[in-house]
Formats: sequence, C-alpha cells, structure tokens
Amino acid sequence: MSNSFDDMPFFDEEPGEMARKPQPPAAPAERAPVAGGGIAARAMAARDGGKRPDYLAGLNPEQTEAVETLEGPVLVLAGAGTGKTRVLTTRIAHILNTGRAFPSQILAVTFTNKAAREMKERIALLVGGAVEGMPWLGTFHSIGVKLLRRHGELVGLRSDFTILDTDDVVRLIKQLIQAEGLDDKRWPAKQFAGMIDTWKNKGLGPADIPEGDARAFANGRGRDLYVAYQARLSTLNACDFGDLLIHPIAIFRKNPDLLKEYHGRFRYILVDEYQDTNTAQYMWLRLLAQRPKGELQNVCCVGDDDQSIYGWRGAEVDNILRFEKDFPGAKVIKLERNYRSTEHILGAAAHLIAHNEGRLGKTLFTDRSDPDDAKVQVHASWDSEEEARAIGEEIEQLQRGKHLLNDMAILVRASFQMREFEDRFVTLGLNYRVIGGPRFYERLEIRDAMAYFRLVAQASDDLAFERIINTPKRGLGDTTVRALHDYARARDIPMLAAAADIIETDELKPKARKALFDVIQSFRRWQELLENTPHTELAEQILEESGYTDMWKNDKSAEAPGRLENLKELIRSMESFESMRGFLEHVSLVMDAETNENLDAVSIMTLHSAKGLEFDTIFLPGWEEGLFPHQRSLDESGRAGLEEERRLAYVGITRAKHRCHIWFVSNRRIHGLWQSTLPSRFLDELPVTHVEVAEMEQSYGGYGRGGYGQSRFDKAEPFANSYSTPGWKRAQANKTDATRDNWGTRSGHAVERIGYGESGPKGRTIEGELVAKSTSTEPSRFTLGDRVFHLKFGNGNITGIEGNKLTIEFDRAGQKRVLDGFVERA
DNA sequence: CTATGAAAATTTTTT
DNA sequence: ATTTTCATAG
Repeated sequence: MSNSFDDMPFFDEEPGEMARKPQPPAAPAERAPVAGGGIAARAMAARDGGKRPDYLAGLNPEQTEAVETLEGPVLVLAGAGTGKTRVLTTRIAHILNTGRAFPSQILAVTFTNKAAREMKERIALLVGGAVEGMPWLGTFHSIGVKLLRRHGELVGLRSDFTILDTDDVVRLIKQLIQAEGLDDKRWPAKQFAGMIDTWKNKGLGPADIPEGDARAFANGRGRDLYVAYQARLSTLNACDFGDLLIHPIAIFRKNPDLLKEYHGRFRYILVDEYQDTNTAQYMWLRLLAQRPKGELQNVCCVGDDDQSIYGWRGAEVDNILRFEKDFPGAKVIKLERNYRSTEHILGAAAHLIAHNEGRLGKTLFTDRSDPDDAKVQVHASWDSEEEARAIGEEIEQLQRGKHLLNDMAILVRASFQMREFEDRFVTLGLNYRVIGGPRFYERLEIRDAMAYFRLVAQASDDLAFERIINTPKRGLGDTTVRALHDYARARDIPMLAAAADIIETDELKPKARKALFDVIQSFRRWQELLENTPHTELAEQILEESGYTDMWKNDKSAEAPGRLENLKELIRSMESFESMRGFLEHVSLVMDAETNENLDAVSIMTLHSAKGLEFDTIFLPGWEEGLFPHQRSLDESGRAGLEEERRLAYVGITRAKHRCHIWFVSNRRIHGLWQSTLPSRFLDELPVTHVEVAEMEQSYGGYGRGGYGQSRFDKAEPFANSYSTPGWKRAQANKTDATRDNWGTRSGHAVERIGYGESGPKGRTIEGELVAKSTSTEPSRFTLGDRVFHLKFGNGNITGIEGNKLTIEFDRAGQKRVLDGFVERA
C-alpha cells in the first residue's frame, strides 16, 4: 500500500498569487513566485523606503521589542489589557511585511476559535487582506485536524475520519461498558469519558496511564476499557478531541523525517495564552519548536500566569514558568502598561491577585487617572432574583445615559446563573446575548440533522446511524438496532452496510425490513446527490424526505416551532461553506454560532469565556462562598483550586474598562432549595481605596473599612456577626418601612423582612449554620400541619417533613420545598 | 414499540 | 425546580 502523500506535492495549499520569495532562503517546496502587489512586494517597498512601517507606530518600547525580536525564542508576559493581541498580530504582520516568511510558513496557535478568528481579522487589517494564506493559524485542535487529514494514515486513520463530540463519545463508551457486561449505572460513561479526556490531555495512551487510574474504574478494568475505546474509534475511523492532540504527537515521534519537513516549514511559531497549554499541547509544541542544534528557534509564546484558569482541564502553568529552561537564551519581555482599565479597577484587581502565591509577579500600571472614575462597586442583594432585578435596573440606567448595551457584560461563575438574568431581561424587554451558553450545535434537532448529513457524507459513521435510524419513528426500535449492531460487528462492517445486507435475509420481521429498506434507499439516493447537488439544497431535501421536518411540524409541543426555526437557521449557516464536508468539519470543531453584531445587547457569559474580551461596564454577580470560589474547586484542588478561582476573579475584574460592579446575595437557590450564603472571601481581599459599597449610606460606612469580612470569618462564634454584611445592613436600614405584603415588588428591596436579625430568634437569622447541624439527627422543630411564614413565599401549612427539609403548601406560592431554617411559626 | 409517569440527577469552567 | 432517564403498562 502506498502512502498517497509521498508522491503528492507536499505543501499544496500555497496560493499561486503569492508574491516574491521570502528573503531568507525559501523552503524548497515553495512554488515559483508570481509578480504582483502582494505582501512581500509591499515589504520590499517598505524596506527600500527605509521608513518604519506605520503599524509599528504607537507601540510602547516593550511592545516594540516583542514585535521586532523575531529571531530566537521569546516569552512575552503580558498582563491583562497590555495589548497582547496587538503584539501578536503586529508581530505576524511584521514577519510578513519584512518578507521573512510566507503566510503559510507561520504557525500561530490560539486557544479558542474566537481568538483565531479575531486574530485573522486583525492581521487582515494590518497587511491588507491576504490572510487566506495563513492556513496554520488556529486552535491546537484545528491544526491537529489539518495534520491528521494529511498524515492520519500513519496512525491508522483514513483522511476522511470523523470527529466525535462529547455526546458521541459518551454514547460510545456506554455501549462499551455494557458490552463488557458492566453496570453502566455504577460506572457512568460520562465519568469515564472525562477520565479518558484527562489522560489524553496529559499525553497518556492506554499503556501509559498510572496503575491507580487504571484500577479506579470498572473494577480495575479501566485500562482495558481505554484500549477497547481506542480500538472502537479506529474501526469507526473516528477521533475524539484528545486524539487531535495525541495523534500528531505520535506521528511526529515515529516519523522524524516528517517532523523535519515541518521544521523546515514553520519558520515562525507563535502561541497565544501559553499559560493554558496542557501537557499534550506542550509536547506537541516542543516537537515542532525545538529544532536541531544550531538552528534558530523562532518561537514566541505569549501568556499571563495570573490568567491561568484552565487547570481543571489539564493546563499546566508550569509550562510558562519553564519556558526559559526549555528554550535557553529565551528573551523574556514583560508588558505591564495597561491600556484598558481605570486605576481603580486595576488597583482592585492587583490587590486581589496579590493574595496568590507562586506568581511570576507583574505590576500593572496606567497613567490614566481621572477623578471622575468610579471605584469598583460592591452591591448586596437579598436573593438571586433581586440581584438580577438590580443589575437590570443598573443597566437600564446606563442605557438612559446613552451607553450601549454592547459595551456591557455580565460575567457569571457557572452557567446556571445565567437563567435568572435571561428571565429578568425578557420581562424588561432588554436585549441580551448569551455567549457560550447552550450551544447552537448541541441542540437536539441540530444534532439530529447533523447526524443525517454525517451519515450521507460518511457511510461508516455508525454513531450517526444509531442516532437517526429511528428518528423520526420508523418502527426500528432497540431490537432491530441491536440486531443490526451485532450483525455489523460480527462482520466488521459499518451499520449502514449491515442494514443493506440484512434486508436481503429474513432475519428481521417484515415490518422492520420494509422500513429499513426505505431508509436505505433514501440514503443511497442522497449519497448520489452529494457530489452534484448544492449542499444546502441537498440538506433541505434530506430533512424533508426523511420526514424529519414533518416530525417537528406534527409535534405540538411549545418548542417545536423554535426547533424548526433552528433547522432553517442551520441550512442558512451552511451557505457560507463550499461543500457539505467543509461544513461538517467546521461544525465539529467550532461549536459556536456567530453572534449578530448589529444588535445592541448585553452580553451574558461565564468568566471563562470572557477571557480576552473587554467591556466598558462589567457586572460580576454571585460573589458568594461556595459559588465563587466554587466549592468543588476548593474540595478537589484545595489551595491550588482557590488560587485558580482567584485568578478567575482577577480575569473578571480586569475585563472592565470603566465600570465594574460586583454583587453578592444572601440567599441562592441551589438544587431547588433556598440556601443562605456568605459573601465571598474575595470581597475581603479588595482594597478599600479602590472599592466602595454601593447604596450604603454614610451611617453604615464603617463596614467598608477593609473589614466587612474579617469579623465574619475570624470570630469564634460565627452566628454573632453573620450579618455584618452590606445585605444585612441594608435590610436593617429598610426594616422600618417594610411590611409583609410589599416584599419583592418594589425596586429591589426584597430584603426587608429579615429585619430582626439580631433580636429575633436565632433559628431564622443564621439558616446556614442551622442547616448544617440539623441534617444530622436532630428532629425538626416543626410538625405536620404547622402554620408557618416564609420570607419569600408568605404563609403556608406544612404538609411534609424530611429531616430539615419541609414541604409546605403556601397560600400564594403553592407547594414548595424549603429548609426549615427559612420559616418561622406564623 | 410507544406512551406515561415516577425516580434520579443536575450545577464549573471548554476544544 | 427542572430536566433527563428509567420502568412499567398498554
């Protein structure tokens, strides 16, 4: 068997219009230059003129150094808002403009597709188009795909392999677990998928995983399962996300000659967000970047140890700390001049992050100092609903002040927090945009449609087959699918082929046989159309003829119209792709749909997806212990986890240019139960000089003196000062004008009723502590039928008691389950 | 094989 | 609390 790429022009995507040869000797495979007004020609002009190109103007000395130090390894430590992206893009523009390399000879790696897209756009602005010629700008994963499409055969993949997403992977693993005769409840497929992902992020194959890990799952059969999983992927001609990193590493290791060709290929390597590289990515990068002795290592990594927030995904901050060791003679450049935020915002962020140990230590500074700049504001609300309401009001106020919604963002710790804002904004009629929420391509109907497309484009995609063979219902249930599955596995053929075979036999009941026959006929027809029919047309035809659109048209549930709308949107989004295959590839890697920039809307997103962005006004809700810092982070990673959470807080604050509002609430609903919460310890770590407590009247000013938290945490008796917090103080301030009937209805002071925190019975004030205690053995202080009052729901009767959880039939709110600490006898 | 209702899980963050 | 998964009956 001959490897087809041996006799293929190796680097075939070189654009023919590319201008002159780059001055340092070009790679042998480059095509002959063609005259024209391309980048290199402009570069020649720039050089001949002897003038500094204007894209270098306006850079500060450090930035200039980072851009102009093109030879040898460079590490740029770029604090938040110091022009990191600008340095990267200008550096690339400079490389191109001085004719040092063709666009295709630059490897530029980013972390997200969004970052890659943005970088492409910005480079295009700098050099004037021609970024088409930068095929190697993308995420680690997308570049991994590119490599595998060329050289996948070296690890047993055909070039048309499919990329499985998390959902596919979990379903596949579930099958494997069941096939092993294991209980898939005791050993959840999802968990094992996570383990495999973790291993792959560390660059570990089945043979390399630690014994302990191998034993931890499925009665010690973890390793076997991993082997079986890889084998299954191989028969499916498929890859998971981790493989996109692992396979290229294996290929380069096993084929030094090939690696050498790529060394010649990539004259310049740039890596964004270096602090977030995991071990596999690091290995991958080292293979490409570490050249044989004597050769220059033109690698430039940009990062910020204070913004490392992906430790949970296997990112190793150590990579950035180790850079100088890995690349001796590396030049380290620190960017510390911040161009984004006011000094208050910067001051608050800096003071907070200073609580972390083990930093490289940068000090951001700005010389902007405007007495009008607002300090970072800390707000308190009674519960998360009021929080949403209050933030909504703040936003509307800004809007009245002619601020664009596009310049505001709400950054949450966990995505479940988004919902309340959405609800609120819908009622307000306030435009919002959720970024990175439930992804478009992850929706049921989209995934179904995609499965059809995948199966047409790739007949061996068994996962797609199983997904849609009985959607819409065709009378092909579990029994039939199981039979097909066994048949296919026994003969080692794809299920679609097995289906074609099996209808020739009498193994199936006539009914199923007929149904299957029809489906196969349809797929045969679509497959024939694949090459010659415009792909959007084909897509519509598939959804129509398969009965999939009809299925939703006949569905009278509330979401059906939306789903049909999404399907239309899907077809529309296919238009910008050349072919069905191109589209499928895009979707498997880029799970996010483009946002509509024309709409003025508030952005709602997680702190993680906010990295790299900036907004005029930032809202940071949910600064409470347990949520932020997240309990799980603390439990699983202890101090390291806390520090990562703190970095997350740092990232959040530094997204703000002018205004930063931090919120915390006293009560939050978790798993459907209202729990009382304590303000985040991060609030105590903010400096008094740059932070003020919003809406706190002078009379309560004392609390802001660097210590609204200290008492809370340091007192031996936590009850005493549980409410020496703004929320509580505000509650006090409001208690006089509060009545039972107006709670929740007015401008956000739903707090009133907690008024008698100090004098009232302890049982109510410190719910949190009581909950913790009474979960053990103490009998409830209530009995069935008791008449009780709840701050939020009003009066009601107890209809059920389970430990400290009460089921109460409220007069107004209906039946709810609440913790007994939240109610009092009426 | 499907429809119904009950039980269980969900909630960290992403390519 | 809501959503998803599972079990049972039709």
